[in-house]
Amino acid sequence: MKVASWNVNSLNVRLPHVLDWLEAAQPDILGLQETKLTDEKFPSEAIREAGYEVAYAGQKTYNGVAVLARSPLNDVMTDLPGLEDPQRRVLGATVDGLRFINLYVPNGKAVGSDKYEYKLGWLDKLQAWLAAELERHERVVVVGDFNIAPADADVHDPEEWHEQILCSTPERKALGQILDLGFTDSFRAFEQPERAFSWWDYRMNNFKRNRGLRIDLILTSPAVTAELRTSTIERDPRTWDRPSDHTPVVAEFAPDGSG
DNA sequence: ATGGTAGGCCCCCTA
Repeated sequence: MKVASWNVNSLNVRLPHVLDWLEAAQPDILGLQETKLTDEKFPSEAIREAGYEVAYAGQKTYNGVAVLARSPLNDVMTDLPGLEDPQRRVLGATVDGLRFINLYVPNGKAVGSDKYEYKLGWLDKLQAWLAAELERHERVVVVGDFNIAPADADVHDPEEWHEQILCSTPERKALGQILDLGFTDSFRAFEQPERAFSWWDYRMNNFKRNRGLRIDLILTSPAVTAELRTSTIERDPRTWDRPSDHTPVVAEFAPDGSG
């Protein structure tokens, strides 16, 4: 099974990229973030024509998440338990017996800001919910734009980003507490090239200079981790015309002796 | 330390 995550920064603008990439990469499940579309404007027809079922939770202008899958999506949920929040950042669904959770973690703006406090509170609620999900499901995959670079190896210039937003110790601790539930950062389960990133700011030619961060992650529960075959960053779509500032991340897994 | 680019919306907000 091949799963993926992509912050598209407006599905309205990026739908052609998504359709092209689905055709080329053939993922079984894809989580999208920052669709920036209300549900009535979601392009479900085009996605179904591409051969995917879809569930979505959107709002006007900001945020918005969707999950595309080859197989039906069941037990869809779109809210973190214990958090009253109009921001559409979560979509969990069960697909072929796999619990697939797609996240758009708050950005946080700047360390110490109101948005930063919201981010840390959100991550706290997320951790509690993921603990409960692990009790209900053996096979869990959590994907998304985490807006946290797990370690300095995931940052183009750790000095420049030291204790800055996306890299601060409290954010990394919050992610660490999620990993401590038993999840694996699938990318780090394999040998990887250095300076491998999933997001590059549009400004200052950051992509050309590979000044990026790895903030888009695929976390696997132990049963899935045991079956992991690959976990990669698909750099190509970031080179396309009018790209998202993020590029897709992918993981593949299969039981021994199959696939 | 600052600002730059992109997207959406209504000229400013978020990232």
